[in-house]
Amino acid sequence: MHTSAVEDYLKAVCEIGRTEETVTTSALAARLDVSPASVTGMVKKLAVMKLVTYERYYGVALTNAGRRIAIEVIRHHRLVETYLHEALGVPWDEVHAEAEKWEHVLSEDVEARMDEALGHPTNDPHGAPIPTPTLELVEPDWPPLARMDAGTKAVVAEVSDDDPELLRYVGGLGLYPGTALEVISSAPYSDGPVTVRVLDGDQRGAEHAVGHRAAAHLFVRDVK
Amino acid sequence: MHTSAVEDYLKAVCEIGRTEETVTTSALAARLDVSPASVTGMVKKLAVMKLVTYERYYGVALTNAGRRIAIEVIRHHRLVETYLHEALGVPWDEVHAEAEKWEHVLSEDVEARMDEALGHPTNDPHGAPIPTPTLELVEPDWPPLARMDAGTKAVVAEVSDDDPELLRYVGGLGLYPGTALEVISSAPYSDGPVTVRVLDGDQRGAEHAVGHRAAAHLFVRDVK
DNA sequence: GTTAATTTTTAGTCTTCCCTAAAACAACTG
DNA sequence: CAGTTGTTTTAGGGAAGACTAAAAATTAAC
Ligand SMILES: [Mn+2]
Ligand SMILES: [Mn+2]
Ligand SMILES: [Mn+2]
Ligand SMILES: [Mn+2]
Repeated sequence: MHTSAVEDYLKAVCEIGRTEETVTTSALAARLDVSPASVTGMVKKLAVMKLVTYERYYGVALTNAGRRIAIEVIRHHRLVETYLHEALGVPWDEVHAEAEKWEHVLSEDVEARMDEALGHPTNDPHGAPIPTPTLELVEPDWPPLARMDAGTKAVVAEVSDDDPELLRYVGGLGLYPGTALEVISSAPYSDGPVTVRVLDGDQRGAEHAVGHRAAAHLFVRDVK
Repeated sequence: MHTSAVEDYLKAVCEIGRTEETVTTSALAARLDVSPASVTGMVKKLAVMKLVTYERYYGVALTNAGRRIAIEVIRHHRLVETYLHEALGVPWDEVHAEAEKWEHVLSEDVEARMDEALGHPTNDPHGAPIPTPTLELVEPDWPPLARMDAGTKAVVAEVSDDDPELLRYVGGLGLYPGTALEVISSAPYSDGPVTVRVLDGDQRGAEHAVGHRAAAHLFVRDVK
């Protein structure tokens, strides 16, 4: 088996690779809250273990073996988040921190039982897709709310899950995955707020000014 | 916070202290599957942290601070075992290994939610008492079945939880905590089997010869 | 009451994962 | 294309937790 440090590194490579072309040492250091020198050291070990390919100054990429482990950990993480939320009522801003620990200790047997108990969910409480048991994962790249024009109707697809305060804020506005909304006004190239009307859920009809930072971490899919 | 190594040591001191007068280095080494030299090193660190008192060649004892941590970990362990068994249907011979890992990562919030979801259970699937939220724990020392005389009627109180094979064997005989039985024949000072009639549960009426090792790890309370 | 066997401790290492400070390198900038 | 800036690597260490081998203390055996 692998240490949880190894699992966290591989997961981070996978997650950064979702948006960035190349995964750099400093991007990993920032995400894992670790010094760049530590990343260099660990990445060299991962390369020896054939879990990543790595060329100095050119970044890191997962091998097939490394990707399998990364997706396994992501499956654990998102399944645990979903289980904590659905079965135990843990609020959506707290599940991430707990899952960050559980993902490393969950057995395959209990993973399967959670999946079964939940009826094989496809998305976690923040809208992110849960990898299949055979470790397939497609992560669509929804545009952030911040980039939508006034007049657009859209549905919340996914919210970044690692900032509890942001999640409480967004939740307070009634903007959960699946919630429909209409963009009232938007200031695309500034850092101003995006005003939306909520069309769904407990805040149905309400109009909210969504701060820029939140709008950048809230992803939507268009509705024709 | 403490490392899981620290938590495991404190738990082991507490558990050995349940039956033994003094907790020796070698007893800890055997239970934790670690060399005696490693135990000496760790125990010195625990003494510096004021979690145990320790005198060379005379063994280890928990301080109040150390006992609190130990019982907290035991509460986590037994609550997780119960939750896995009741809520997810994990068989009673598998819950221990999983709980051994989960006990170190469970937050107080999720602990409370599991407790609530289960209706504040008092005993884990093996019959061991679950410490209260305020960390009170009384562990009665039931006599083992191996020491019961022929003719005695008794109820299964607790079964050792760390040997899956033994649990499968005992479970196959229908002997779960709460099951009533009658001792048909017993060979107290030999290592022969104890023959019992099951008075309860799915094996009601059956007669079984319980092997000596199992009878030594199966604890009962008398019934008048 | 010595000697022998057992238990415990000391001494010296190893591995894993992280750190800081300084040197090396790559990429802009004018 | 020389200088500035930012990134990455090297060099040197540290904390945890474990190990082996050998010394010391305790206990058991003649
Ligand atoms: Mn993690
Ligand atoms: Mn999530
Ligand atoms: Mn443990
Ligand atoms: Mn148990």
